[in-house]
Amino acid sequence: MKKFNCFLPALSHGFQSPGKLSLSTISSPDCSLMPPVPLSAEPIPSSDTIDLEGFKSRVCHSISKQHWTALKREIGDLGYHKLLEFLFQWNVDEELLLRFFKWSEKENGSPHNLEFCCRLLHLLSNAKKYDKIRSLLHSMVNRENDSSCSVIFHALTVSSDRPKFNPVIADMLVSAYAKNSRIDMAVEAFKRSGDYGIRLSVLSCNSLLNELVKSNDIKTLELVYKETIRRRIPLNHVSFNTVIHGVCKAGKLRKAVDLAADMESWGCSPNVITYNTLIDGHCKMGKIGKMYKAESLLKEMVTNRISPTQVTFNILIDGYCKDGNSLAALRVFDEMKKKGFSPNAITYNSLINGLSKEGKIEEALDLNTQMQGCNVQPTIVTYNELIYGFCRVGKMIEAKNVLDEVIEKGLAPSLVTYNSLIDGYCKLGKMEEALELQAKMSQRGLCCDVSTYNSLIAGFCRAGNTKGASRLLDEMGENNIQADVITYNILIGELCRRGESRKALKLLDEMSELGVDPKHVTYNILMDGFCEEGNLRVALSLRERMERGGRKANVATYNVLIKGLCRKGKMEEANRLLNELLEKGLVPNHVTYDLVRDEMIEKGFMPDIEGHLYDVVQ
DNA sequence: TTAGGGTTAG
Repeated sequence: MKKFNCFLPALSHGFQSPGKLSLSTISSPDCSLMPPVPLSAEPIPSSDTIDLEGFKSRVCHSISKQHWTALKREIGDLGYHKLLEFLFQWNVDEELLLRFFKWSEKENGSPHNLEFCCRLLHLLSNAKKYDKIRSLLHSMVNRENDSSCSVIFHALTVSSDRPKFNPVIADMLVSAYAKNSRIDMAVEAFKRSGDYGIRLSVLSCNSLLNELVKSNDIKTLELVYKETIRRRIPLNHVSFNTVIHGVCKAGKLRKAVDLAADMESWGCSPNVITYNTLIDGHCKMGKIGKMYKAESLLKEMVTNRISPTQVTFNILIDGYCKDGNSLAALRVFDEMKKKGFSPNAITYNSLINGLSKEGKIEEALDLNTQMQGCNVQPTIVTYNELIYGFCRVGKMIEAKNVLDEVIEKGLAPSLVTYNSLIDGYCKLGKMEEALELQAKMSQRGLCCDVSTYNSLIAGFCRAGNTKGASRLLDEMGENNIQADVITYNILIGELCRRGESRKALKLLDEMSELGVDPKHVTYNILMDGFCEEGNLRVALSLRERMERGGRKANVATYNVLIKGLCRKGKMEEANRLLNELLEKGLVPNHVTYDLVRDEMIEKGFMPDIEGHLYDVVQ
């Protein structure tokens, strides 16, 4: 077993046995049973009249009956720490000890030292009181100044009377950290368990894997997964499905599919959750032809005799809606009903959202009526989507009426409810109404988030009200709300529009300093700003900077640069970029076509390209 | 212990 020679501050006191206490002590009549008792402590009697058995009995009785006032009288000046030492030495029942342990921590206002925690954990594990261990570890891992894992593992080792402590404690420690979202510590406990040769259960590994997925730490997820395989921990469906989910979230779809195939060799065939996860991964993270791939996964699961469920259909419906294809979503919706699955609130919400995004508010309202007719109650999400739908088409009165309906029905409007409405007003330049709603949401106890501020700042920028935008930026700072990439995109865009691209570039540097990751659009807006100013050199250098940061130029990047080059009359270079776009397998969009038509052809330049783009131009 | 729904920029 690996031993650690590190400094152990938490163990630097209190490891001495009661017999070695620095406080003046007297010996009890029977040293093996009785603790040493301080001479001066009241109400412990003096040595000649002492009744230690009586003291022990009164103390234990008070704890078991929870007579805390009486117990306090018994303890006197002895102190909780000393009494705890005696309780350990008296070999009292572990539940009694735990009860005093918890009460005295509360009374003291500070936790007991790590040695006591570990000794108690050993007692509880010997008695197989696993729920109690779980609860004790839960409070241990939620402490502000808790010890590092190496200190805890060392303490567990030295406080145990056996060569190896019960591995269940380490297993539950990993789980406790994971379930309390202390991911770094959970990973550390996972590693230490390996160092100590402790075989963890699949349950605690799954907790850890799941928390890593939730926190989007896919790199660590993959490391932990590989390690579980190396340690031959018998992973189950939940483990594989969780890892596949994480890998999908990171956009590594091919890897996710490979993992699903690898499951077989571990005795786990992909199940309905595996397929649903893969389909959802493709819907959310796939690129061109993603819905085709999602459908082919559906076919594959049916071929493998795994029946799709309501969730499978919901995933597909939402996928088509997010892809801007509500028609296909409605086709799946019909298919789902034909196969005997009842749509639920999630089904309807996905469809209502998809229709709203496409500006089809009337159809969205019809579906809302339909869902209520089918006894599916609309949720706050449904109402938020209807509000969003009305806002999309500028129908603010109707949107506001939905909010009133929500309140009338006794439902609680959410942050998203207000954010959607505020954004609706901002987009129409109705800043007073937007600010009024911001005040109303605060009155309801809802705090603005970064989205609220982004909508408002963008609104003020559109209205040319720099002061208003600046005031909100200050308010964000005062409320400790961190600007995100969208905030920066808005500000960079505004500076570029004002012809202040240099200042905008400084914001890009600020983002890097603050750890806010710029996206494609951030660079594209900036490049556009420099192109508009005729500074192609900086625009092209930004493309290089973007690619160095791991983001390859997308169609929008090419469009911005081609436009800039055309404006400068650099038609040969523009044409070269156009060809490069096609060579890279990128699909030109309507902006590209417009550019070709308006900028290139009008300037008497016939693009020298092959394929469909040329055909379209013709 | 694993899978599905809502707002902000362009």
